[in-house]
Amino acid sequence: MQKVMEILKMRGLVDAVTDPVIETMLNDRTVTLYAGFDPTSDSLQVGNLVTIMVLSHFQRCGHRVLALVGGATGMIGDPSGRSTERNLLTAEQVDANLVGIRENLSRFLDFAHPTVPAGIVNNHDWLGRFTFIEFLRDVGKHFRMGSMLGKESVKTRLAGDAGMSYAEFSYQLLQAYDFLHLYDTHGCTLQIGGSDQWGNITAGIDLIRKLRNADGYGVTMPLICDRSGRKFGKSAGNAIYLDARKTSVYQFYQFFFRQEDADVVRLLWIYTFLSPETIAELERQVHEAPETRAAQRRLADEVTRLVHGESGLALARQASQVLFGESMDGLKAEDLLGIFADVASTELPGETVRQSRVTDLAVAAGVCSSKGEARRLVLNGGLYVSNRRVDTPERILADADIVDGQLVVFRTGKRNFHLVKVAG
RNA sequence: GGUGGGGUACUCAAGUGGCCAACGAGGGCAGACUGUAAAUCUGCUGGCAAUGCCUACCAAGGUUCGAAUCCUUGCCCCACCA
Repeated sequence: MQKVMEILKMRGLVDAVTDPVIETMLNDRTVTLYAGFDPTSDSLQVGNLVTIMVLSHFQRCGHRVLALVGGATGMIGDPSGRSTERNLLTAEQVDANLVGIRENLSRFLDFAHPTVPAGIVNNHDWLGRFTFIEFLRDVGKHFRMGSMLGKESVKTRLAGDAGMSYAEFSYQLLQAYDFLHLYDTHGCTLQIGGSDQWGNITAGIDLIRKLRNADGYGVTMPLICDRSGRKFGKSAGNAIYLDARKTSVYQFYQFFFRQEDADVVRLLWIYTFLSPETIAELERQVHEAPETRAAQRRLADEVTRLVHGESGLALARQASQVLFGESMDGLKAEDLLGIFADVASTELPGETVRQSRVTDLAVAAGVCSSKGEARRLVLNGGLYVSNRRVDTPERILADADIVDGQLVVFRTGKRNFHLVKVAG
């Protein structure tokens, strides 16, 4: 049996463990473990990918992994790591999000594994059965105010001026019960999660000890931040999603490609299954020839392949080559469509496109959100048509700007492309 | 329920009758430099038929020539007390 904790520690994926005995336990026998995923969006993000990678390491090392989607807990909202209360999701939103998340997860975990197939469970299946009174009697009775108030997530919220609602305060009971339930039904004895989950995990361990007189364990992973301390893959609302419909494969590839030197090696450890030798070699290249971006390229390749498959990777690479290579003069609309298959595009009727003002067209295509914004963009020199800068807001779209009479290629900034397909 | 403090743009936060589409900071977008890096510097950051107009400072009314700013009512948040 491969030593999973050794691997995780080497890769910088362990933040803390509830009990050092976990390591030998995992080396000796198959353990069933779980990690939870919140249905706060209809797709997982690169932040969640860390958890998925860890689950995957566990499975590769012969352990049985369960992914829990929070159909019930998502209705309440986890206060951990949040300074303010989140807006409640409607039942419909949660349901819709669950569909997307299951879809994501199903592509990373091996559900057909011959000895340790992965599983997905939804805590609404068991938490949803309780009435309030039953829950208080059966679960709430076993929680002491002292330990609940002692949780970091509770303390910081009460100390701040945002406060905390009773619903959020109760969240830890729900997650604790999840662990107990999975212990009972699946023999699950280990929960993993981000470092902000420590309090929730220990709450579950305590509950199992009290009610079953048995031991549960927890392993937390570090929160992945970039060098400037921002949550990785979450630049103010623009999260990088695993679903190609939300973050195109090209954007996804570019996100990893653009990582800075100071972060890239750590990211290779975390987000790829590359061997220590390979990573060491890439690290050497970062020092000796940073301008080749070999490590970034490899990171982008590996993660894109993992998430979007070989065909997705091919597409992203091809698009990147063209966009950052030579000019696009001489390319046919057909070629462009192939290359940009994955880039955001909008279809507009011919009469809207031809002879229109470039700024107006940019708004119509959704490149800019208002005419004022389009104007500003042009004045700053940040809008391009066919990779040529638009120099005045009054510029009218010439027929020559429409490739083969059917395609307009917009670009904003250095690397954001948007296609307008001319219909009819 | 009582007392006190609050609700301003993406966030924090100034402004307390006209000079306010609203200081400042962060974030974001764009430009220069560069290696599709970092750091740094610069511009922009409510909408529009654009030297003007419209919509906006929790909501609805009111006072005023004029309100984010004053008054009334309502809603919401926080703290302490009961």
